[in-house]
Amino acid sequence: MRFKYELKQKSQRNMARLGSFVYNGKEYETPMFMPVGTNATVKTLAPEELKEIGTGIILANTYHLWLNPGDDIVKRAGGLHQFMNYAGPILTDSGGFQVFSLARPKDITEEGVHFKNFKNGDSLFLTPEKSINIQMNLGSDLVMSFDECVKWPSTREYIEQSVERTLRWAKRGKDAFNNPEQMLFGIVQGGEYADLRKKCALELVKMDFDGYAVGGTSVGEDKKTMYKMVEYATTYLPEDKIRYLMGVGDPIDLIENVMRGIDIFDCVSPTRLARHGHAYTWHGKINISNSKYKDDFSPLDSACDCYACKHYTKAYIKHLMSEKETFGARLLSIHNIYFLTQLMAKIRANIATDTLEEFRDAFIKDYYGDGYDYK
RNA sequence: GGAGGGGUAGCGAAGAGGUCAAACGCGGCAGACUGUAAAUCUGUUCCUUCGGGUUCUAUGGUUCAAAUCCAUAUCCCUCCA
Repeated sequence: MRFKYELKQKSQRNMARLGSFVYNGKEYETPMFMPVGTNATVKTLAPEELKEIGTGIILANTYHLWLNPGDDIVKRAGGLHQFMNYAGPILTDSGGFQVFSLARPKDITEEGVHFKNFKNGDSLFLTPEKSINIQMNLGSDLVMSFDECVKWPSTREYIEQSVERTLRWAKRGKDAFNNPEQMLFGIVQGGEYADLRKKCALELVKMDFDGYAVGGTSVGEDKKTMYKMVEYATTYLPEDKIRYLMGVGDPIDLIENVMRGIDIFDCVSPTRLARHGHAYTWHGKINISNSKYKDDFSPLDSACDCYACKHYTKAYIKHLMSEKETFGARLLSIHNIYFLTQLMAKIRANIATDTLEEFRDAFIKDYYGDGYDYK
């Protein structure tokens, strides 16, 4: 294993935790936000820019890299780190989310999942073993079990049998996994059902994974339901293992789920929103394309000291986005990832003083204004 | 000077008597986006006190009815001299 998670401090008031790990001689602290780089690149950003922003782990995707350029190519390149020139830790998703986003119910079988390559119509078949093998070829540091991210809403009956299958898939993946340099994660599913989440978590813990993820959230359910789903799972996870909430990145969701025991998060939001012209600010999200910014010569957020805010104005970035200049998306990506990274730093500081609940209340007041219902 | 073709909403471009306030694309304005088929998708885009009112280069005409037909003017393009 290239790193080991260490639990440093626990809140006395909720499930929040401070932790850390050392990778490649550098210490990283959790809770942490992980930017997504599906195709072995965090869209529009160079690794040096991520380093300057201060991110830690980044994500890449098994499904996408399997198809292009092919995990054999990445392996021949010397692995994902070499291939994309990224020295920090890399987590690969298993393709489980593509079961949710790309496959139809009838494509999902006990053996694996059938996909159609939308680019050329090729029939594809991904199994738990194949997903693990691809991830071993990619050489990521954190490997995810192949799971089914269940659609919302689904019947309890469907979720029940899907959880059983995801557990069998987790076991099959674990049996196929044999690289001691990498960490293998089990993924807790179970929809909105407390007993299913509990059972799934406990069964995975029996299999003894290196880390645990909570999946199947942020698929359309409301926030309160999502928070419950997470708590149903984290309650039964071992304290000495790192916990990952998959696909969650709304600022308020980061805070709420840290309070429910999550250590690492990933989300496409900061980069996708950036490409669509949106910027997080401490006073809420803004759409820089709005015409009211055409002569606004202030930074995206006056309280931000990211590269974009230190050197560029809203008017300039609005102009870049209006003209579809890629530099605009890059500046917004830098800003948005920096914002979430700073948010996580504030979260960690408030865990240290055990004041996360007060921080959440203050954050919500500034970000959403009055009238946001969250309790 | 001769022969043709053409001027349609911010732009490009359909429409060739009524179902036309006028397809479609771009641009504009706004919205959505949570393990990225996502630099994508959705709505909207003459004016309006939401009853209606003004449009298809201009003017005049034909017709119950004209962006569509006729006449004149005007501007643009192509070819021939």
